[in-house]
Amino acid sequence: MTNHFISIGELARLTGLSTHTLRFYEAAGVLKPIGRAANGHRRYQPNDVLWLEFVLKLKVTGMPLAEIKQYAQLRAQGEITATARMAMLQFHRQRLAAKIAELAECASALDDKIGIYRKMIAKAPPKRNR
Amino acid sequence: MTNHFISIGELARLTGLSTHTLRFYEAAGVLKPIGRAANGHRRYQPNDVLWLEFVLKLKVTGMPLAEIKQYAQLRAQGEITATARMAMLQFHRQRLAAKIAELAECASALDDKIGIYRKMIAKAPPKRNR
DNA sequence: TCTTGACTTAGAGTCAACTTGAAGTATTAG
DNA sequence: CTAATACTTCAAGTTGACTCTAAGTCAAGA
Repeated sequence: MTNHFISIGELARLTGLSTHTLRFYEAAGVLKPIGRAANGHRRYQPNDVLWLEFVLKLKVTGMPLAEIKQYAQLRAQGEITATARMAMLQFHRQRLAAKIAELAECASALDDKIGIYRKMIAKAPPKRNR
Repeated sequence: MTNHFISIGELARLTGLSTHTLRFYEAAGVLKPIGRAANGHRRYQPNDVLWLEFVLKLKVTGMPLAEIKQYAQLRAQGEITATARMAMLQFHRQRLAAKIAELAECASALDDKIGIYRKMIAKAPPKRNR
């Protein structure tokens, strides 16, 4: 029988987060209170893992924890908040699109600069006989 | 005669940075020591402005100040360091490409999620008679 | 029995990159 | 003369997101 519940240590290994951070997220309201085993240890369910993975996606795309927490709270209130949650995601999606566009612009500026260096170095080789 | 030199206040307005930050960058070695007017006030030359603009591009793409400073120091040493500088830019460019790719992946995950909400809301409209 | 992994509360420390404030001086435009 | 703008040094405060330490308890497995 595979167990569908994992410990905090296992989840830490799985996600690369520390157990500290996992408890910190729970205390911060990003993760809802996690179910416990008889001994009081946290038992994360598949659902919790999926949610955390989504949270990490929000994080790497630059959503601040406070906002993630707000989204989490809406989620905890059930389907009624679907519209509000979608609005939050759409807002974030736009912000993200803007950021990606900005990065792409900078990337091409970088490419230009690198091209200039390439030419400069081709003309005046840094180390060569004659 | 248009003046090619601008004051710290003007540059602050131009870039959206504070004068504090501009002096901070200079002290941190990101900007080389800026030329002074007779009264000791900083006079930024067009070149300084261009360099600052490039620095800001490095910044928004996530290069840490310490690394920017290092690049600035190479630059100050002249053409000899062209290869080293190009290497730094190429390294950063790769890092940036990875980041952009990661963001794009997350963006499509977000789109999926938004799509799910859209269907959910279409099925069970949030506010509607009957 | 001892190690491992977990639990709790409470608080301090870290890091980057500013940001603010104080305190005093100097120059220039109106 | 006064207001605006700038200069200096030095130090303390802020923000976000952890990260770590302490101090003590508990329970299951080899």
